[in-house]
Amino acid sequence: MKKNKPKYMQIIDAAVVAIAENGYHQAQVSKIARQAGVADGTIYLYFKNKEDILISLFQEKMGYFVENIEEKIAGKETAAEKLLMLVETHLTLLSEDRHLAIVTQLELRQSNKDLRLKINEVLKGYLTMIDRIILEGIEKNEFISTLDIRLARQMIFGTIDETVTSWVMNEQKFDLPALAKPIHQLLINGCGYRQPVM
Amino acid sequence: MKKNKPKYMQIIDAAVVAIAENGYHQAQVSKIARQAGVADGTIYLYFKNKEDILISLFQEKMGYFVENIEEKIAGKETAAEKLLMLVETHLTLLSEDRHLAIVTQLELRQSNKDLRLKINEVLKGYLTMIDRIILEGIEKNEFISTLDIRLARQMIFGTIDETVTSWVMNEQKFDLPALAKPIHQLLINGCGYRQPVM
Amino acid sequence: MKKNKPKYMQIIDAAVVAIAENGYHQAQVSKIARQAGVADGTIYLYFKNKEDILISLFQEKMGYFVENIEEKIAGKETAAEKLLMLVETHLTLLSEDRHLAIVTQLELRQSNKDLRLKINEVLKGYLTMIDRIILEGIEKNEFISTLDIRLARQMIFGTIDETVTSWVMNEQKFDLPALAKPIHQLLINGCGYRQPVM
Amino acid sequence: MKKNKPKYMQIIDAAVVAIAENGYHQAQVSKIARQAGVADGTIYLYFKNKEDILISLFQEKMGYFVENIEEKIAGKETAAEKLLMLVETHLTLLSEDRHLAIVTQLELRQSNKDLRLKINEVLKGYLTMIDRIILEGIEKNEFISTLDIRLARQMIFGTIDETVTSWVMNEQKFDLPALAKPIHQLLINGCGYRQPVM
DNA sequence: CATGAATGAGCTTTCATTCAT
DNA sequence: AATGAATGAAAGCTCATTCAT
Repeated sequence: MKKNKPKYMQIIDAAVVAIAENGYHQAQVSKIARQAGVADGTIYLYFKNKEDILISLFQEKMGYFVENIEEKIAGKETAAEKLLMLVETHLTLLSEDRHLAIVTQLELRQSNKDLRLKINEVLKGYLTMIDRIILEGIEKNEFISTLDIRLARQMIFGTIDETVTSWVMNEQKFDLPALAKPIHQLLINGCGYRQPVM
Repeated sequence: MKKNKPKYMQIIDAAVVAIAENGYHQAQVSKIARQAGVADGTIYLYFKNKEDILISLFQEKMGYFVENIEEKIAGKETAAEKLLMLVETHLTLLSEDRHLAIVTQLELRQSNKDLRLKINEVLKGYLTMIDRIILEGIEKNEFISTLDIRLARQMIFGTIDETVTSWVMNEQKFDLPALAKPIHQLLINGCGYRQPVM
Repeated sequence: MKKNKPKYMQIIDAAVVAIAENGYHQAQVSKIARQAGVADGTIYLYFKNKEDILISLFQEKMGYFVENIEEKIAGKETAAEKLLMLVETHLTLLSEDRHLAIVTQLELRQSNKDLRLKINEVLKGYLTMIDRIILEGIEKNEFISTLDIRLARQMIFGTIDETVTSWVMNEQKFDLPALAKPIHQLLINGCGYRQPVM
Repeated sequence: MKKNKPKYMQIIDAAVVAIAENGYHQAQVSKIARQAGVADGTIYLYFKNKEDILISLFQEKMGYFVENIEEKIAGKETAAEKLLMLVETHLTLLSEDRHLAIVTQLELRQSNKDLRLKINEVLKGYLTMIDRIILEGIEKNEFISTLDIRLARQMIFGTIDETVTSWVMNEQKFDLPALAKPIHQLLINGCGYRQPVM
């Protein structure tokens, strides 16, 4: 599709708002179009069908997410620092975009199995980034050498995800980024953190 | 509703099978009725509406879950042992009922926000049980005294949940209960586990 | 489908009227339902989809057609007499049901190729009946022995069909059954008719 | 419209190909435009609307048809010879242009009643030509004096048309022009042909 | 208690046509 | 003359729920 045309992002952003405000099943194409300020038919000049809007939405936002985190952890020395940066950025980005948080944590999970499998495909880029940090931590002797990477990754992602979902469900009543440090502490403890040997 | 009549559980069990085999959105009331061996209209003698079947389903299964775990941890001395029991039982019960695992990990999450809020209400009993173990761990000096109970609970539940989901999505190809011990290790590490002072 | 239930024929008859009065593309399912005095959804208890209504319509009407003609020609001695009976009955039945004539001659031909192929399948029963008459005519020495059955059948069906279509298109202004005899004369001449040897 | 501009015929020819290859309902204006190598909007500089393309298509092709036949029968002496020429030319022209045959015999008949009435208007020129031949045959004593011209015309056109349709539907598997002579024989028999008196 | 035939609201997508450039 | 991006109306089908028997 024509991803460089301005209307492409305009429609995706409209979809985020429409879904967040109306719920997944109540965000009809006509509502997304109205929110984007275009005609219903225009949607189909940029997206194959409704599902394509949602996959593209997730791809664009997740891509932005991964890029952003990659940049931020590039300058960090240790795996523990990188993990902190990742947790912080994850929580900050979502706390700054309520609509997006609602969509990713609640609404998009109502999609059918097919769509969820495609979303998981996109998620893999993010999970791979976590895996690299864990591996580095093991190699640099920060984490316990017997650490199961897959399990550690599930703990890290599961904990962050559960926390954000809980924040969204509680109507964003608490300060999400403030949880980055204590969560990070839990996670590196879980990974058997020890001060790197100087 | 008439929960002690045999058809009540008959319909709930039929719903689990119908949803697991057809997917949430393809499990029409008529399919559940056929699976249960009753007429469509009969469903409405036992449940207010379709959503009520799903909430009741979750309540019944989660109640059995909590009861089962409560029993098993009753005899355990330490919080760490109790946590191991909880992880083990959680993984074992779901690995023994494929249909139920598919329904709770994948299909029921496609429900709308309203239904999920109600399901979360039911889930609270389980989360409270986790909270009690964490608190006991802090009091008995097994876990670090500064541990944030809510975060620790989210780590514990998030990690287990993420692992089970991953097992279901991978078509149950690996031995789920075998992961209880390593997951437990991660979690008590995360909680800053130390040997209880004798 | 449940062909013996009264609503089955009720819907088919409503479809004939709705299509004749509104045209093929303007005969929406909702219009057919309204004409039949049932809800839109009820249609789908008796027919798989809209196309299925049209095929069934054609099957029922054509079945009635063939039966009716078969009965009438059963008592006739010669092929020429049988052919006259066929032409007469064909013209009479359609002239007695204006709606049906409009549907078969004009509206149903607007259907897509798929549907038309299925309709042709149904039509075969009728064409076979013509073939049997021609064959009998040849065997009884009424028709010329070199007669090409396929061509003769196309002449017979083509001529009748063209005449009925012309009658429908001229808004049924002339007396259709009155044309049976002269058409019959044309057709048996075309077949090289000669008085059967006594 | 601007019929002498080259793009006029270019679009008509594109429509024949697009309809033959995609079917009437799948031959969208944008497909015709692409086939013609022009922009969608350009179509509307030469035709009022989509229906206008189809009527013009039929007019142009039918005009060529009639001209061609008129020329060929000009030199013939008897009505029987003229009729043979007409049948032969009709079958030959269509057998030489598969796309056009598909369009006129199958696809254009899917159009709505309005369009078909307009097409019939155009067809009248051809039918009049047939009428003239029949009349001549009666006057020259070749055909039976009691012959009903309208019926004879319907027999002639209906038989040819039915044959061509059958050829198209059978994917042009047999030699269509070869049928001219036997069809002609059927038709003049039908008209009560007798050798003209010398 | 149980049935199951009937209901009818609701939504994605297509495509002929327009019009600013 | 030519373009092609944008428009927006229109319809078949599903399925949770009801209610007469």
